[in-house]
Amino acid sequence: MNIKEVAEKAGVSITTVSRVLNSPQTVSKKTKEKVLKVMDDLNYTPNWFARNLQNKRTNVIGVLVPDTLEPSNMEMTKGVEQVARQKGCNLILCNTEFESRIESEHITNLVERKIDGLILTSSVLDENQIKKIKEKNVPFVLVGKTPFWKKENVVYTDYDSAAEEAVSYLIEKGRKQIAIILTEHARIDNDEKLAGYKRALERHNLRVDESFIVKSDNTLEGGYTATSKLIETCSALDAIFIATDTMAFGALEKIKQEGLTPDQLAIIGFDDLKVGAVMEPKLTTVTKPSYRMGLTAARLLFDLIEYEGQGEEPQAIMLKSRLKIRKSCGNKERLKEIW
Amino acid sequence: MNIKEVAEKAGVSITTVSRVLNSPQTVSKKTKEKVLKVMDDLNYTPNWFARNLQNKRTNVIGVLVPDTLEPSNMEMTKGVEQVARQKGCNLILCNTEFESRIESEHITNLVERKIDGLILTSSVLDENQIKKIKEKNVPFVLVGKTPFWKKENVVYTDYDSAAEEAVSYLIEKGRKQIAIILTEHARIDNDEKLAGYKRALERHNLRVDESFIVKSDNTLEGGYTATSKLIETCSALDAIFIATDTMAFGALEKIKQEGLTPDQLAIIGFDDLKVGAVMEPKLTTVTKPSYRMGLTAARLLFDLIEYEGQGEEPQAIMLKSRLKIRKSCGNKERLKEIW
DNA sequence: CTGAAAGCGCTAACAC
DNA sequence: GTGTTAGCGCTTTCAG
Repeated sequence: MNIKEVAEKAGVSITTVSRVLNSPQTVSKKTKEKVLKVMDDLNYTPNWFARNLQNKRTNVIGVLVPDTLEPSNMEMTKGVEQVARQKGCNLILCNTEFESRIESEHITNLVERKIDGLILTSSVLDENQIKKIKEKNVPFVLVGKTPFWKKENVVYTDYDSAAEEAVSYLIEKGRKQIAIILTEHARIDNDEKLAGYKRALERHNLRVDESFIVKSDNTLEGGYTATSKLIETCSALDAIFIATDTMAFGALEKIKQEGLTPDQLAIIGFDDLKVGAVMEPKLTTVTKPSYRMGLTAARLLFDLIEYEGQGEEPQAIMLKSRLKIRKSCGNKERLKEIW
Repeated sequence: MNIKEVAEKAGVSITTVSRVLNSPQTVSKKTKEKVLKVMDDLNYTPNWFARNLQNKRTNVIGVLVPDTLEPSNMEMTKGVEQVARQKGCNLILCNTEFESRIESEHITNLVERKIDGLILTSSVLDENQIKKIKEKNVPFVLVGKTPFWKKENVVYTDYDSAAEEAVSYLIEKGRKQIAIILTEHARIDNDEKLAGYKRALERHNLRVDESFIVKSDNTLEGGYTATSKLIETCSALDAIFIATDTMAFGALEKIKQEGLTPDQLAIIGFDDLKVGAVMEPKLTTVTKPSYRMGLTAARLLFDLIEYEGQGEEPQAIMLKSRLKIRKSCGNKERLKEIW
């Protein structure tokens, strides 16, 4: 059933039907009602493809994340969705698995579908691939830095200074032998967390010991085994800064099994997953503004979409992360916050 | 830039260009190469709308879930994605927030976009709304029962017998005063979990006490406060069966604060979130096959899409949930499984 | 306020 | 192997 059928049954031209759909004010009340009734009777839905053939916005935006099972990704996505809903847009969500080939395939695909814009989270594209998107004139916003973030619109958080703050806190509480567990992905956040860690040590005149820097799988098991390894190799170890809460939870498990207390081995995680508040001991962690990053990125994207071709300078928006102190780092004070 | 331009630059007809795109075998190697080169030079992307105007499949399927932040929803979605990727399909993901109005809006929207099929998770549509989708001839599969599940294609799990198993286990271990905490949504899984709970009690000749049945927000805090309330009102309480792990984690927190042990108050959750394995005590829970439900639902959906109009009988596929015993229910045996 | 007709970019008969 | 041409369902001038 198409516009023609509706027009015939209603005894008007297809133009009129089209107008009822697109600019109802220009149609007389009577004809409008007649047409609407026929549409309803026939359960008519305009064909989206025919409509969009004349080069309009599709009201779909693509959101790429490494892994939809990571809560912080989905919080970010919810922020995007929040804005998108207001704008009447749908999201196509794709997992990139941190692989630039998969990411690239998804983008090609989405560009073909003429999405209005693109949110690229933890992108691993190279400069060439970025250039290709640009040639297609598809507005995009990066969430999280990439090697080329300075030239693009990007929303990110200060992993380095947050890490520095966390590690400095440990040092100031008297910890001397502080290890760091990173994830295995070669991504900027790893580099930045490591840089912050090193900076904190150096600022306090502590030596950076390469054997204190380990990488592991971003899972409970990964955190568990990395912690086991560290405990085995470094007898004097008294704190670990861990790049993700998930791994930190695994670390807490190991520590519990070893009978160690936060006084002996302090743990700080990163991400502020809700469940950290019910761990034993409650996990000290770094709160990352995932949801707000999503909101912000989406707003920026819609600005780009709506004022297309204005050729503004790319913006880099930084939202701060901050340390959330609970018991796992050896803190003794009674904290009001339960969750 | 369109097919015509490519054709001109390559010195062939648009048909030939089209064929290079759609049935490359039928074009001579030489022309094909020539055309491909021009496409590449011009950075040409075929117009998806023009292509789909001819009523073909769009290779997009819609996935509706109540909340993308719930891990089990995303596991399910990953199962769907797994199958979809093999089929070259993208997912449009929408949050319904358990609201039938929102769900309905999304569906209308997706149907307009001519998605190939629909996965409806924990749907709250009424019979009328279901009928409307059917009129549009969009194949769909339900994940989780709805009031009308018997007439539709559905993939679900046996909440009732799983709940019965869990509660029976508690009874057989000597618990007498067993409460249940449900979520606040009026959904079939709540009803089924409650039914299983009651059945277990009745089978063991225990009385069902209405004050032992409470509903709460599906959050850590929700579990925490519901547990507080139960502890206050029922002095003899010795076990709680909780409808979601998230609430169960909140319950564990409360119990820890009260200084209660699993011997005194046993807890069993539902969902088998990974972090349950690092709680103190480790959470006994019910494993729900979310990922497999997604896989199965997607396969069923693609069967419907590919053999459209065969008018087969709707299928109802049940995937079993099962109890996973850890320490929080007072179990004393040493279990091999760490995670 | 309404209608006729020319496309939008592509596919698929049908010819050659 | 390749080209011609008639649509797909809709929007949008341009006339009336």
